Amino acid sequence: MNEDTWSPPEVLVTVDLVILTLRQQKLCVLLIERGVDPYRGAWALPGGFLNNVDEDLLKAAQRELREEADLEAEKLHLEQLGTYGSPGRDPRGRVISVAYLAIAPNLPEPVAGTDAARAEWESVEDVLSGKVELAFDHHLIVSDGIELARKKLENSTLATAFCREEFTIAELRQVYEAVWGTRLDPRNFYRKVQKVPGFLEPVGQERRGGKGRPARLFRAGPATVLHPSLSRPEVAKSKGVR
Amino acid sequence: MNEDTWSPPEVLVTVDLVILTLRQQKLCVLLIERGVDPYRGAWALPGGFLNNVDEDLLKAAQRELREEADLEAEKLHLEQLGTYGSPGRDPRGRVISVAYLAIAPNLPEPVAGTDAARAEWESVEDVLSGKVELAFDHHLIVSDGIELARKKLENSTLATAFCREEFTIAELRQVYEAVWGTRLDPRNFYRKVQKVPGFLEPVGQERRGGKGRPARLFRAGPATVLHPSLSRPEVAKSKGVR
DNA sequence: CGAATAGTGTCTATAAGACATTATACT
DNA sequence: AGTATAATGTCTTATAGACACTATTCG
Repeated sequence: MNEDTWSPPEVLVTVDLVILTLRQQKLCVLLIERGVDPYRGAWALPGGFLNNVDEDLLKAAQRELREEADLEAEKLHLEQLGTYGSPGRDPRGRVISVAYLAIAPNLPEPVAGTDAARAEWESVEDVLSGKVELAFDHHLIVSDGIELARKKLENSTLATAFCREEFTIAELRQVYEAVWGTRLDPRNFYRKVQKVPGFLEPVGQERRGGKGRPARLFRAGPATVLHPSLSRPEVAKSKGVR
Repeated sequence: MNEDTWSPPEVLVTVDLVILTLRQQKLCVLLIERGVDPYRGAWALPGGFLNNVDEDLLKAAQRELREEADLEAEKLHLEQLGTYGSPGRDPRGRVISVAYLAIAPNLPEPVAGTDAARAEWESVEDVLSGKVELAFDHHLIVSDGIELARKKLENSTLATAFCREEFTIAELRQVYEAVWGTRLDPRNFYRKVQKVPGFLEPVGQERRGGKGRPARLFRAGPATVLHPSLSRPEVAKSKGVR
């Protein structure tokens, strides 16, 4: 490789977000309808180019989160998911996408972003099954993001990021059930999460107004890794995420 | 954002490799001595810029593996580790590095690469402790790579990638001990790995010439995930990797 | 009261870890 | 024989999962 005559190729960099939340106990991902070419009118992940040459990747992800989903990045779990750089993935040229995974508590309504034509929470089931088609290689990115979320639920406290500040153990269990697509025994789950040090902190109050006995409220504890970890039940027995 | 007046910044992309192997039962990482500025003369990870605008990221990683380490990419475990893009990480300008983790069986000698001044297997211990300093943010990349390798040893068959095609269970155990920096009970380990479906396939032969009873030979089975997974002993009791 | 949900207790199967014991090579 | 390493067996304890049972609310 001759350094005098050769110079490295310049590429464009986008940051794309897989933003997951729970709505009516179903796992959903935020999609926007593209307002510009390419793929105008198609559904895609929120995201966009780096703003300028000095913008940090994570900062760019936080900015997109704010601009396209109206979410405050500081409160959210946000972590890098992977980088997608096949030569043909974007018709505009060589565009490499750094994907981030974000987890949000149940949000009221489809947030209208500033850039996108429309924004909508789409059921993950419909995206994975291909019922909803996505632009670029975003289907792959969503799949990878969900797989990462499932893994992280096993051995990190990520699940609490789906909950509001105070939550009941039943709500936490519904997070696991929705993301994993399984049913969990409420009683065993109850004891299991309680005995993980630093996972949950009792808040000393109860949530009334439901149908049965009031449930104790908890908030997220200081731990970030789960020890012991929660084991996901055997998959593919009866139901997957569908 | 006005599409007429604004255009996204162009950046340079490098692919860097964290190549791990075992030498004398110690976990080692391949480093090269940089022959050009910046950081001329410093130790760094093998890697380099994309060759041209149409080169796939994984292909670029495989090419670097061949050029700088003289390793055949096809036989090796190679997976994306993360992308590092802080604005100040490279004095040449905005350079984003996509890092890959590669695992190689015990290799005879420091492989002299074609591009680098020198190439050397360096003990991971010395790199993590800071005894050996690395260019750019490569210390961070190595740390992340080792952490990923440790995690993957728990629930994937990655450990066999450190071994030659045929290996004994004692050799496999030494992989775990070196990467995790722990001691494992040989007898319990023996039974545990045997009962994981698809992990090991008996080859029907034995390796003689050692000191004690000949050990049966195995090769890697078809499984990629470990079920049940191997649990890493409590860390920080007596020894870490140091 | 009855229905519904929260929380506790208990039993069983399985897995993890400590460690004794047997097997088979080499010198 | 003596030593070293491989492979197997056994026991104890911890954990996972099934599920009976009690507790507390609402209508």
